[in-house]
Amino acid sequence: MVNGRTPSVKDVARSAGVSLGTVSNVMNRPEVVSPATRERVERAMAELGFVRNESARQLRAGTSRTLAYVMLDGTNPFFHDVAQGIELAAEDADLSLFICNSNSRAEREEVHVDRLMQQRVQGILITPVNPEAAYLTEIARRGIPVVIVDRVGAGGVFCSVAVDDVLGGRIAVEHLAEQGHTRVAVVGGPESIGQVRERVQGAREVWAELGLPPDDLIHLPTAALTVAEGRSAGERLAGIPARRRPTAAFCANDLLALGLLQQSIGAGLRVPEELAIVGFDDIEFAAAAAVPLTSVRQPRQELGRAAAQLVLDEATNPDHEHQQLTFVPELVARASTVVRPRAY
Amino acid sequence: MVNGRTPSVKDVARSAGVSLGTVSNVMNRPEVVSPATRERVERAMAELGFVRNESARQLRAGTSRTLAYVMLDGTNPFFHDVAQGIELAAEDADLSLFICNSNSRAEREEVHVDRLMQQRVQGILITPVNPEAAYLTEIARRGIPVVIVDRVGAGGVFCSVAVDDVLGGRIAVEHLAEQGHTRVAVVGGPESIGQVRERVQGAREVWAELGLPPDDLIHLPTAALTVAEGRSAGERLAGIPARRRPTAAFCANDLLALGLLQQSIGAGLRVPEELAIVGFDDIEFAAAAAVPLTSVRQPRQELGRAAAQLVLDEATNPDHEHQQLTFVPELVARASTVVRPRAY
DNA sequence: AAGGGTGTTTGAAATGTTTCATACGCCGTG
DNA sequence: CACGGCGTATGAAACATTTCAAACACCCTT
Repeated sequence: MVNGRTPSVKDVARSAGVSLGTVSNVMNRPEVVSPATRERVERAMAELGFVRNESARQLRAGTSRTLAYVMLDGTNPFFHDVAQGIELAAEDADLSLFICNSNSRAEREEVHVDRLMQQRVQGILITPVNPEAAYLTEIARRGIPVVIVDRVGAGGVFCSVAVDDVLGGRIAVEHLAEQGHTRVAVVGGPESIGQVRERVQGAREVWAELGLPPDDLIHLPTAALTVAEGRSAGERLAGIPARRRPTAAFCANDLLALGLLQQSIGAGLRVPEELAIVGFDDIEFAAAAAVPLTSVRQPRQELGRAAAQLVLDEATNPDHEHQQLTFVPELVARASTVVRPRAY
Repeated sequence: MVNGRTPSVKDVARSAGVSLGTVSNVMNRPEVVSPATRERVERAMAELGFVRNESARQLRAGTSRTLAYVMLDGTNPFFHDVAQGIELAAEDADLSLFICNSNSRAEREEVHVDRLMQQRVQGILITPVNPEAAYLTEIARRGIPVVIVDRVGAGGVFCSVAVDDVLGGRIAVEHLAEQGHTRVAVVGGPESIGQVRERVQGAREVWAELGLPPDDLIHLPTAALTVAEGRSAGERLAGIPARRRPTAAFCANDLLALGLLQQSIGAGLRVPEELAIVGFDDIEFAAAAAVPLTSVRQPRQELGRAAAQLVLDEATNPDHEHQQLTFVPELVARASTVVRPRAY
């Protein structure tokens, strides 16, 4: 420590009796400096407690060492799993990951993105409130690598990584139909969330294809994708007269499904005998529920990892081409829909 | 955009026909510049798509606009709730929050902290693998504000914010004893985790004070604080001969408790009649379980918020004094221990 | 008309790195 | 002994901001 101020390369240089440039070389190209001086410089660094100033490095070098992920909803473990996948890829590339959370608020999201731009992050991964937002395409057009996660980006100005949500909705409802259900609730909302729209759409499509009457696929809208809303949907479900009441429910995500499950069991319903439940995402807590939850699995970590690789490619590869990666969701059948499930 | 390069203040100045300093003033002290020129400069900025370079700002101003939180275990929602609390406080102070995750690995933690030092973050909030780690006190001694979250820091070189874990263990087991249980399992491990040690210690203390035989408080060690380990503990519990088997379990955190709950219900046990369960942390999923979980609540967001305030005080207030804040945990009784719970 | 404010703008220095052309020292070769 | 060549070390420029003393312009007093 030099009189309170944190020491700079200059201090190190003086203390080691070499020039600025040499200190820099020790850090960035150790092979060009002789072992003896390197030794000396390293000792000086340790003695002074030198810590390289990343701002100065970045300013001069023009390149930052961070990636950023702006997630949509911090209360949903799904996004943390995605983040974990990104983190792993970032670690491999020796980059730091900056994680932000918009909490589904568009203005908060924009504040975060704005700051990330100021930091000159290498690339931005984002699960946006609205993937069509003009400011996003604007940023991408300026050459900042942007990858949309869990939605497909508009207009081909950025890469995106997502799961086929329509297909997800299809296999969920197909599974329920296979189990013999002919009155099914679809729980999810608000419609403003693209994922919800598509999952519901998939459900409707396959329902029609199976030749089942549209009125027997009952949409229970929710105000958000939360456990509490799942419970509330459960109450509404219980209010439906028995002969019209669905025998199964497809929830737009696992949080809803867990809420519905809790409410139903609390009300004395047997799951799956009296009410079968399918969730979406396959978060860890889905498998951990008292009645393990059947769910449409998204490859959460893989999603993140792939997104990170795309953003890195865009940042480093001069002839990068934008691509929209689509993963195929997979039904994981557990006790909430089948009495003796195949998978656990 | 100026020939590919992202525009700088210099470009804005030229385009608006003013000097560098004026552009800077528009950004940092708009009140000193006349409305007319401000207008002109702002228009130029918008036209060129100017984005302030945070590295340069920070380098010159010497002060960064970010806080960082290094969390211990990204798979545990508890830490995300803490992070959320920090984020709120950071937002109020107009700072960004950098979130890292050590995943309980000491070397990963150190890599993260090292980078944060290089970034010259205003302060570091951390739930460390080992709060006694020498490198942490080293950093604190250099004057970087460090706050230990969810543990009490060693040696008074930093602030810390935590819940009284011993007390938490006490009220959990006291509650079970009140319900008439005289054989209780304590589920948790590894011992290397300080929180676990103290919670178990609290359980033992109160057990002894109640005059119950030590052998009837049965410690089931686990390798980690996860749902899977909770399940495995459940299997071991089931293996205990009926006349020796505990009628209640206190788990060192909610993930364990959820795993135990799942395993027990799956094995046909009635909860709480045949096995009562208490968790710790009171994460959202505890209340959302099929049998809502009794848990020792930590004020998660409050913990984060308080920690952020301490770090900010240390960063800005010249006569800051280190303090160890201790919050009092609170038992939230739900259906997993009482047939008709008071709280939901 | 000179002087003194006041309000606005300017220009240069400073921040801590990296980079790169240049200089240096030394050895072996011709 | 001079010279090219090689391995190291150097010093200055550059990066994009902020800051601050100084300059400037203008108006109001006296």
